[in-house]
Amino acid sequence: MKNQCLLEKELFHTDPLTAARELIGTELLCGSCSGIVVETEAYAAAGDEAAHTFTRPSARAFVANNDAGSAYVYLNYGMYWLANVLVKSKSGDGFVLLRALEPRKGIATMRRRRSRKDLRDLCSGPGKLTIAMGINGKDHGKSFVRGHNKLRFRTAESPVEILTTSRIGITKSADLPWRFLKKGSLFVSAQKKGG
DNA sequence: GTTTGGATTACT
DNA sequence: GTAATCCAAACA
Repeated sequence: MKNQCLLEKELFHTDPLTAARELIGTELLCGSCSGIVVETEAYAAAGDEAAHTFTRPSARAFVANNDAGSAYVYLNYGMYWLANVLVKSKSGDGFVLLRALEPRKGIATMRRRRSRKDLRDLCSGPGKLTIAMGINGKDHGKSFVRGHNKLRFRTAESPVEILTTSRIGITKSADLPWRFLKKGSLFVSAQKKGG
């Protein structure tokens, strides 16, 4: 079983696919709130037409100028903050998009922020979970692994069964099986659940 | 300066 | 089905 040291020092120094898969089942801690990661997607910095790095010089600069484990947070559709973790390795750099969480701690706070009471509707989407956890543009560039940031990951308590599907909500490179889900989770995003 | 296209969500 | 709402990038 992995320990916290392994998680922090090695997880984000792998390729995006490995990191996205390994994050399933970990606990994302954000201030007083937390949730189990049940859905992620991998985006590759090279050769992935769906990744920001493919079209945005600013995203390529972010990869060059930040350490593995940094948060890449951006505003999508002018309304929703989406949170990624930067990964860097010899076998490729990229991002892991955090798409859904199973709420654990700070549920009352999440309900207030989301104006929703159903546990399944607090963090079941990339835009929803940032609202519930209080993540926004001010967190862009912060580290998930360094210092005393509000953002941390805790190693999974027990092994998790994982499903793999194609990524959703994109049009380019949409056929790649780069989306990962915790098998049987009721807390994944509402779009096609896969598996 | 203007146009375009989104890694989404909530509501009808 | 579709409105909401803003930014980076591309174009003029």
